[in-house]
Amino acid sequence: MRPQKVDDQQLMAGLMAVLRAKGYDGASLNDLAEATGLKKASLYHRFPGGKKEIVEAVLNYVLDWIKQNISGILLSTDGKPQERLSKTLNNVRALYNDGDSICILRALTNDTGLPLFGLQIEESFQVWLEGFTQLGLDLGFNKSQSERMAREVLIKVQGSLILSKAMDDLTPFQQSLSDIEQIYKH
Amino acid sequence: MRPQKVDDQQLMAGLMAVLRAKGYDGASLNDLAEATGLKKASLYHRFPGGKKEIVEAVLNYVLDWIKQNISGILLSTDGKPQERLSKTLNNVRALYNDGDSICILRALTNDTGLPLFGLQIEESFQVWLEGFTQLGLDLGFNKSQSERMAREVLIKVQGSLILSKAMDDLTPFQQSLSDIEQIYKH
DNA sequence: GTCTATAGCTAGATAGAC
DNA sequence: GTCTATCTAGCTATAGAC
Repeated sequence: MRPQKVDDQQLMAGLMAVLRAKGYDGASLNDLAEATGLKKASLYHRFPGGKKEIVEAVLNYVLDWIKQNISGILLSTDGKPQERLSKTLNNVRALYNDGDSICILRALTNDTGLPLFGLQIEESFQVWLEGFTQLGLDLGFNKSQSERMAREVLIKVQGSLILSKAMDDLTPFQQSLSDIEQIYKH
Repeated sequence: MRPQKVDDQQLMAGLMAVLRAKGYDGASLNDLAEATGLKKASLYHRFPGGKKEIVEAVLNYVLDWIKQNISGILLSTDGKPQERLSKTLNNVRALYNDGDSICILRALTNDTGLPLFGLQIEESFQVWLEGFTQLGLDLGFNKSQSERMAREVLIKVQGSLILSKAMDDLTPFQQSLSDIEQIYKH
């Protein structure tokens, strides 16, 4: 076989960048091809199911990333809980480019994306919530408090990303991440 | 002239429903025509600038709605501040169908919508913020506290809408609106 | 595995009858 | 003011050469 022109890692990065910036309907296969350096027909070779399969693959990649860089850290027992939180929040900052990038889960959470990818989106949010719920428990909060705080984290992250984008000002996002760190201090 | 088949109010309602559900790229002129009961060519008669002008008109309508039902109430001096807050939050619940509807400002806050409508989106958010900032001042909080609380309101609303949609569970939104009421209690 | 070329379709937008 | 009919461009997807 011919060698792959771009490896899976590069491919996913390019596809995700376009999808989270433009959404499902706004991202054309030409956009996706251009961002990855492949031609349309080559994308169909890698993803025979077309755009739908591309998004499914990217969402699997996102879920894996969350498991590795969010919930995986928070569910581990390395170091102190506060250190796990700091590490996780730094990964969140990197994921969203300090508040400048749109969340791909958000970009797909509309009436065109949800019927196609709702289950995958829900799973990613669920895994994220489970990580932060465990953090609350590790810090001595009870179950219902911990679950509530985990929801609050997601709400702050998603809400501040929208506000930062709309106002063209990264401080809401950055402030919100600081606030999250405070929430978990007794 | 011929009579209008649908009045401006109905027209805006139909257009907004499609746009916030599907976003700018996802909403086709056929979708918009079907939702309003007009044909494509008739939409072009009302909005010669096409889809872009349609969205601009809808965003003007949204801004007016926010001025009337959010900031207008919070900037008034009718009744007690807490009553103004309750009334405003009920309007917010109605706007988003208790958490089931997507925010059109959010739906347009991506790399296809922002270059076209960024200024209008920012203005709507700004007006919303000014209303809640005044509420904080009326309740005795200082300026920087009031501004921070106003941002927190928008973050909670936008973030909980996303979480509610993604998890198919309206409680995050409803809980967040209750939380907002608590924030403003001394 | 990647590419060029193209099929088939739907998009946004326009012309012109009524 | 609304409609049917139509244009062109761009879309998703496929065929087949290398």
